[in-house]
Amino acid sequence: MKNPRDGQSADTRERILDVAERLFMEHGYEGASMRQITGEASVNLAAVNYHFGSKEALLQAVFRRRLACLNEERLRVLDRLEAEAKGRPLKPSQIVDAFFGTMLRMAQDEDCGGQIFLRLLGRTMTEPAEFIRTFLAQEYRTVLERYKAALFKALPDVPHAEIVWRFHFMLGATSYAIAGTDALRLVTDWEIEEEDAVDRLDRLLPRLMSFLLGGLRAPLPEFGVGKK
Amino acid sequence: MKNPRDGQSADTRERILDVAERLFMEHGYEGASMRQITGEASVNLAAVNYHFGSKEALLQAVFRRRLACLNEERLRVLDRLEAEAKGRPLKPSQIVDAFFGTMLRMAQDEDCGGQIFLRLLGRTMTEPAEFIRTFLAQEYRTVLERYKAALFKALPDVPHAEIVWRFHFMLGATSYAIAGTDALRLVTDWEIEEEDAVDRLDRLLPRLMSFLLGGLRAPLPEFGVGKK
DNA sequence: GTAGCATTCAAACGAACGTATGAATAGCTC
DNA sequence: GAGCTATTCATACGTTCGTTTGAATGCTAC
Repeated sequence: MKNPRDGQSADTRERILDVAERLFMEHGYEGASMRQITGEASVNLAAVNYHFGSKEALLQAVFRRRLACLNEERLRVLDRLEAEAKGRPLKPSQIVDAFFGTMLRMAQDEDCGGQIFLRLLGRTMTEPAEFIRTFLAQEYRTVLERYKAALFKALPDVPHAEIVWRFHFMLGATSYAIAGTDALRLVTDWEIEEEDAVDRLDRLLPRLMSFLLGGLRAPLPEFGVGKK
Repeated sequence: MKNPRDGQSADTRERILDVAERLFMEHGYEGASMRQITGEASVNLAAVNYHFGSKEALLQAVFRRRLACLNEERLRVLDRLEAEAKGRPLKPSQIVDAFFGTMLRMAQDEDCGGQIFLRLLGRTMTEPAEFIRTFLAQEYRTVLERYKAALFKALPDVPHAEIVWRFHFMLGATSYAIAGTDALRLVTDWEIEEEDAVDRLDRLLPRLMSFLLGGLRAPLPEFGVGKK
């Protein structure tokens, strides 16, 4: 086995990635220590540096493992939709579902990450560490360009700046929704407890889609003309 | 001067709070070190523990200083609106503006925090540290109860669970919008550069309000009946 | 069986962390 | 100006951090 990514080490690598994914989600990048990660993964402390090189590289590996899968699927779905449309603009609902729906449906597929990664993703987009944001921006670049273009085409009467802002709002609403079933406790305390966890995720998608589409298609804002 | 909060120490306290506010925003709670904070504030390392007791207490002091101001204003505005309505339900747009608009307008008032605190607030709601979320939930409890109740009354046909979810979505969209003029770079790269920073904040409120209201008033989701 | 390689392991490194201590300094009252 | 208190300061403490090292281990191939 010449390739270090094969063989018996695969167990170790995967176990580290799984635990790191969960602990980064629970405690953040700085809050999750190497000793905690290697401890819960039952591997030696030095294993991370051996297999990945550094803590930064570990985080990137955690993300790449899932994001590759997710963003390729997003591009495939958009390709297919645009092929079917034969040059005509897509419906906004199709685009929003292709982007956000694909992500939430991915959470049901344990091979592709599951809920843990989804919550990690939601949390991480606001992580303060510089290298994380740069890394994510880079990983997302292609997908975002394509989806932005699709939205521009689907909403020809809406200024591009407005679409970008609303895309941003949609990202925020979604990140929050998935990052914090915890943070939701801040706003609910009990209100939703009756639904079990499975139902909650099943129903999150339609709920979110309604909200996002309502926001995306809302009347354009009127900037106060008297100002400045 | 018997009270440690008066006298010449006020300078030190305030300087620490100002710097801590900014550094917590830039690097997060764990990422901002005491030495960095005291260094940039030009005070002794021990000053924080003398004036506040601990790093946790410092963070709470940073938030309390601004949140008190913000949430009291939110309650005042809601009180006034409800008094004027004389028992009739408020309009959703009034409630959303009273909650989110008050916050964004506060950012223009430098006495009450300014943009730095606003961005800190946006970032912090997803901070992983347990004590932070507990603290914030506690600080927000009263205000959220009041606003939820107002929304329930304003939208009598919408199930409470849906309103709570949409409140959550609105919080997420707003946090993102203000947390990251940085994170926006992830989605824009250049698209919005033509607007200077002042205009951007002026125009954020109408943009956000349109989006939030569109989402809040969107048609209710239909949960797939075939599912489970 | 031994050479070569990938992997694991225990142990240690230096740096940075939050916190604590006790002496020095400044401002006020009497 | 003596005495008191509030504040500042330099310094050190004990931990924990991410990373490194060099020896041990297991596997494969010849």
